Amino acid sequence: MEISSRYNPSEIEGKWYEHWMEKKYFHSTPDEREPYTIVIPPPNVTGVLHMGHMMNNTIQDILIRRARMQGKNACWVPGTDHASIATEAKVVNKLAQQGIKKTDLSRDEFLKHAWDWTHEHGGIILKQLRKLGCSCDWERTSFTMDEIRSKSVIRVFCDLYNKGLIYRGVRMVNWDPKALTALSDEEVVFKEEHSKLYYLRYYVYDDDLKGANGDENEVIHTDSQGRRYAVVATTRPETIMGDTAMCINPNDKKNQWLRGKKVVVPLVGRVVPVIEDEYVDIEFGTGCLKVTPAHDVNDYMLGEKHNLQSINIFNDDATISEAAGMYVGMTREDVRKQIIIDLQAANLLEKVEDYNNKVGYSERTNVPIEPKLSMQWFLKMEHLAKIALEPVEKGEIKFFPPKYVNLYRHWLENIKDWCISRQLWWGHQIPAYYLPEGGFVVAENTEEALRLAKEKTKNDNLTINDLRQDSDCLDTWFSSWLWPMSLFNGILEPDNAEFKYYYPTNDLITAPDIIFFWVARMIMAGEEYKGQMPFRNVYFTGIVRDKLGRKMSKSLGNSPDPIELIEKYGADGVRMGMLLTAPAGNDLPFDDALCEQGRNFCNKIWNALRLVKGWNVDDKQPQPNAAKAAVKWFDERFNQVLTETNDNIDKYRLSDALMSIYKLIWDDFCSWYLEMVKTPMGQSTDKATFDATITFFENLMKLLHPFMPFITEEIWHFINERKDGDDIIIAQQNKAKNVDRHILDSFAFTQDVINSIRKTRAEKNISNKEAVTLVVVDKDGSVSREFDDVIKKLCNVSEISYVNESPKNAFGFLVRTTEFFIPMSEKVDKTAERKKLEDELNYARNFLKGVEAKLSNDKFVNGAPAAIVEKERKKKADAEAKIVVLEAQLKSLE
RNA sequence: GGAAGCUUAGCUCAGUUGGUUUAGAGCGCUUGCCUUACAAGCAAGAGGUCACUGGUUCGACCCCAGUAGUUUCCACCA
Repeated sequence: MEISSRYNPSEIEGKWYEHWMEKKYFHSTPDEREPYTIVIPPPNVTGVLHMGHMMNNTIQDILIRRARMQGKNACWVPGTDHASIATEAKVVNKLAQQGIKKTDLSRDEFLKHAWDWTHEHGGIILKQLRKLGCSCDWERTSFTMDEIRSKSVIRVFCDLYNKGLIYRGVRMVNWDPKALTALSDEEVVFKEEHSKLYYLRYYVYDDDLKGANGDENEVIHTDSQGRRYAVVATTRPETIMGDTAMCINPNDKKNQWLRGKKVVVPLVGRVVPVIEDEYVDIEFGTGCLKVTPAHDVNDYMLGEKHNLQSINIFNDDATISEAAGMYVGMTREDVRKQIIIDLQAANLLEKVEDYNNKVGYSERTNVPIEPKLSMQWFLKMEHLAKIALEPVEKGEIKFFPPKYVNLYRHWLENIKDWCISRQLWWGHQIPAYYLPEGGFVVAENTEEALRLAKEKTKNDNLTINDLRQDSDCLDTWFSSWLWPMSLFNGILEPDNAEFKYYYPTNDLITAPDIIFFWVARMIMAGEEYKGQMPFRNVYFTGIVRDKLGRKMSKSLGNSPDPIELIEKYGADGVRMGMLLTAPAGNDLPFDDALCEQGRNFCNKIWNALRLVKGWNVDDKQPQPNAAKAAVKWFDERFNQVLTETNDNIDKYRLSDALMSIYKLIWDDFCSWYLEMVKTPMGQSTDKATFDATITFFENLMKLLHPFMPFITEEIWHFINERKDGDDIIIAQQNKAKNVDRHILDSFAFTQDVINSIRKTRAEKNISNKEAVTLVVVDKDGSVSREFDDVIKKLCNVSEISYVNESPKNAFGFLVRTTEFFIPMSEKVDKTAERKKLEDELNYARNFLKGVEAKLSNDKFVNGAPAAIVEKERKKKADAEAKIVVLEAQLKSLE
């Protein structure tokens, strides 16, 4: 059968994935083997695969497949996250397109739409992962809102409440006016903005003109009519309707005259007191601060301290409320524009300056956050932070790269209570039930709630209809933090066999931007509920960027579609491209060209297969010396790289591991080994060489399989007869043996010789078709002849002779201290030869000078370790020997 | 405003307790090859003041201090 010279992944990948599924190779159940467990970072249920996922899941699959091939019971649990804000926003959008407003729907009606949406779009992302080759145990696919996970969340909420760690209270929170919900601090991203600083006039009320006592430090503004006013600098003039004080620093000399006065809020006309607090920065603006307790975190604190009134001028959607008394119904953006015009008209705007400041935006909806006072549920973090810090500090959990330990510690040591309630419907509804006469109970279900309610109210006539469940739901991360436990039902049934077997999991692969959202909180939950860390190692991937270093984003349109990439380059090619881009834990500059390299590699392997499959095997034919030597060498070389690769993967240096294998296959196997053993067209191959080659090929494919699963499985089956169930995915990796350095070194010498011959051919324009002879100067017979046949074969050398004297009229080269010559029929250009030798000689002499300087230094000889000194002596001897040879050669050219 | 990391070839990065490194890889580049597995290929080659300055040491890409550039994280300065 003719095999195409191009590897065609699309014909092959689907076939093998189905085969693996049929054989249930991905499925795991507890047994006597050592478990190896990974839980997937659950992607948004309605999301689609992006490059970050590709990166992340490729790494997980490599680790899982490798563990499987090491005889471990590998279990990779997939699933999705309900992503409350993101999904609810999508559903609201979709309904809006159909002309349906969320507010017109009941909670149940809305949830039905949300579930429909989830069923329609949910799981697309998991299907895409199959295209990438991910060997997840799909039978275990879970969802953060399925029954077990939901019940786990509710149980944990009740438990933490009963422990006194969850409380309810009115606090200043981050309000998302688009999603209409509170957010945690972590969900707010600050962006630098070019904005303006507006200087507003606050006239002194009922001015008695006292205080202008002539202190030259004081700065007193007066208008054309002699009325005195203070100037306040603000970036948010639209909030003046909420002003309930003006604040100065008591130590501020320039504003002393304002002490004890009252001022009039511009346009609004409200008379507010001037309060004093050292919080105010004397140097900023004019040293006068407008205080809006309802709309600024710091002002809120001032308000608490000085007992100020708090006026909420915004509706939940950040339009102006009735309470503001003016501009009612306008958006905050429009009000800002309008109020500037009005202030100017009223001559209340002193000046405007350009100003850069940072504004908090909602991570999800990307609208500016409005600080808002509201009733929310909070989780106390002090205790949880403490128990989460320990295992990382002690190294029970290791971070790769370790620099993230600092970041982690800093966050935990400065942690604030976690706002866990969200004013959303899509999520886990908070299991708090309000009583008719006030107060509430917290319970896992309505029956229990009713029981507690009766107990609390001492009213036996209460019914379930008298109780009203809190309408808020929980932050998405309040379910994700249980993920490694809840996946094995470890919250509801902590003693179950699966949980005991699979937990703690081994490796967590995730992006560093969710170290606080997710990683830290999983550790808290694991320690709190199992008394044990959820995973042993955390591998932080970098953020995938484009080749210009920009973050990949929808708006830039610089993110390639992963599925298109797979179609173009094959899943294996893309996986390799991903890994080539992922050197450390830093940013990952992605480039299509890397996938191309992956594809080319597949093609290279494919063509090696074509070569071997094309061989005619003759049982009776003896093994040629060149092939025998090649087999001996490659066996060692494989062993060496196997050891290297294992070491690299153990250190999570996956790119390095893949690169070693890449070079082993391309350079060592294809360019050297196969070239050494392949027979000329029409000749057959001996059995011993053929068998060895097949075994090498199999071993290489096994080593590569975790990285490139599809092509390796295909070749595994192409290269040998396979019984049912003899699949590479479950084949066991070779065990590393001790490396025989001698043969590797000896072959390295041979490679130098071969390279030198090729170089000479290239330089002297000697065609490969033209056979040459090789003369080796070997006075004491110490030069190894082990690979002579290899040299003859690879360089078209017809004969190698060993002599005592350098031949005349020949091109010479030196490998270590051995002289080689290629005799020529025509005249050799002596000047050019001499020049080459002189360059080499200069280099060797300089080198020797350096070594001698070292060795003549007593402090070095006495101070350095004996082994190091010995090495230097050896270098010296080698250099001297080389110089002798070079000088002799130069002489012979005279 | 604080903290951490990074700076090595045209690009992306290795360099693992300071001495086999007058520094390595992949890609790219240059030159020669349609050599019967592969032009998505073969062979050869060029390319670096290891950011800068100083210090420690017999010896520094590696340790220390400072400078510059850069990235990230944290932080309530209106």
